[in-house]
Amino acid sequence: MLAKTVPCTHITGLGRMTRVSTDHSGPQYGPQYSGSGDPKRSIELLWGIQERPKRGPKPRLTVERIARAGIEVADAEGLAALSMRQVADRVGVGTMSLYTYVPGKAELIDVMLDTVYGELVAADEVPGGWRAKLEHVARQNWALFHRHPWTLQVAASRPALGPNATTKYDYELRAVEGIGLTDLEMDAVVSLIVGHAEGAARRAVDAAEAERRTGLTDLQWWEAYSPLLDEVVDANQFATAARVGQAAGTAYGAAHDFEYGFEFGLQRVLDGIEGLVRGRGS
Amino acid sequence: MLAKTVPCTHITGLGRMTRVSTDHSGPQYGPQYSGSGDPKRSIELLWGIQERPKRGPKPRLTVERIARAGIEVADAEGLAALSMRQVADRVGVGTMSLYTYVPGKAELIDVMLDTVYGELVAADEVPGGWRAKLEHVARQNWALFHRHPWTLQVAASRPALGPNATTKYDYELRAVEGIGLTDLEMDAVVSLIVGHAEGAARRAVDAAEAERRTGLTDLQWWEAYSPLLDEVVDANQFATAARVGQAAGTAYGAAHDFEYGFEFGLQRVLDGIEGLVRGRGS
DNA sequence: TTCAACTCGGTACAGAGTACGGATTAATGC
DNA sequence: GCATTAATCCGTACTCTGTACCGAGTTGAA
Repeated sequence: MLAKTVPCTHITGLGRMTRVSTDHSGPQYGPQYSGSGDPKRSIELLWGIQERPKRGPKPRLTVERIARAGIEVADAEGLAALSMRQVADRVGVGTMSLYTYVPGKAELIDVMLDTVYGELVAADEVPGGWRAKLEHVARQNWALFHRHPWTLQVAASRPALGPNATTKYDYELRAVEGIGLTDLEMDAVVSLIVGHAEGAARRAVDAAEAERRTGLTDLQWWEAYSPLLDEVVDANQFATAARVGQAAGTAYGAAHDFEYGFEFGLQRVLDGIEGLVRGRGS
Repeated sequence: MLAKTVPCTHITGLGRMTRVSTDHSGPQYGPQYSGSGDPKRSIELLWGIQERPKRGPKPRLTVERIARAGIEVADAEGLAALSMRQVADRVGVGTMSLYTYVPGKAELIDVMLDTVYGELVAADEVPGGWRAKLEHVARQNWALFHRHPWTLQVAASRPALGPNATTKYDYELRAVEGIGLTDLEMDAVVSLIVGHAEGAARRAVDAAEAERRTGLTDLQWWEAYSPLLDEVVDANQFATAARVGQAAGTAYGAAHDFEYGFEFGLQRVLDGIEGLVRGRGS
């Protein structure tokens, strides 16, 4: 019953999937939300239930293939460029044909998300104690966010709990199993670690995206921007910001070194957790 | 020269602001980016340079008024609902008139951002040491993100460094001034604290937004969702996730208690920083 | 053979950002 | 006083979005 790999391998034939509750009827601008549609449909999609229907022509596509096309588009051009038309073009089909397989764009993104979670192979036992395991979790997430930056733009509350998302959560929790924390603390610790990776990756990815968009590196941008700022601002007013900003700029050769920020923060967070664990352990 | 309060009080008359480099010519779907346009124009906008032109009819609006209208819309209905048409309606003017004051939507959002930063009054000296000050910084940001959830959706790399953003950064850095950290570490520490507040707030705000959108609380949603999941998933496969998820659910009466997560993480992060500071101080 | 179920996809619609250009208004130069 | 010039204001139009709707083609079962 449980597909540990990529879901939706053989989900087709859901018929014309009409929405049950269209509470936001217009087109969906702005950020993409997760888990908007009918829960039952979403679960069937993610977990690959729903057998092939008997009648009708054989489907040319699968949900998985559509999701992979979507991931390719989003990886290459960002979530903003992910349109149903673009995905349809890529799989060589009319735009509206996608709606045979997927109720809408939101659900497609849900499937895309769970699919990329499938990349975290959960190299099951990382040697070492909880600290090494949590470090591994953090770096895994950091890397995933870099491989698929668009995941940062998907609001992940009420996540579509597909097989891979569930596997991921379970795996992350097991890093802090049996070290004296309560269940609530375990959840909070994992949340803290993943949250740090997410935040740090968000900064890095935003910067890379800005560079792609403008053709200027952070440093180049700053060199163009800061003299203009100097004409306007009295640096003495912001002595600390000016000093620290300059120090960071010259040290990194850019406005920020995001990897340093990630690693620095990670060690501080782990240190903080260590204090808690020691208190429980003894 | 330096406006410490809300900028743009008297910026008008920038003429028809034609874009210099329209490298993304179409309409701007998806997430909103900060700092996209001409740096010079942006700085003038944010810092309130540019005197009233002599010729021509008296302007009926100010950039500040437009920005405040935009903030009202975004606060009430989210960044997705923030359209130029809506803002224009609210200030009682034709849509295209806004483009007399602001080069485009991206720059409007920049001004909106710096305006809300102006709410952080920087109650200058918080009693206590660096830890109390950093706690204050974290809670200030946490509260700001809750008052203006849309700020979380604005990619903030290459921030439009307006007067209030600069004041905020400077203030936050001064919390860890003179305690033995290098400039780089100061920046990293502030970044870590603000990043944690941002990440925690993001989860809370996403959940609130999901509730508004669907009319279901997290708990109600979970009660509808989880039995469907049970039909499909073998709980033994995900023993840890199932146990912890259930514990968190029953303890909070919801899938997560975000305030707890924020405070828990904040203390861990501060503990981690404390270790670093102690190492330097002695 | 008939028919119901299914896939495929063309057309249409509302709503987004904003380029363009015309109408109106006000201050300056003669 | 009058023409000139620089602003403000804004209606129209264009492209791109997600997707509702419906007709056409395809297949397995009765």
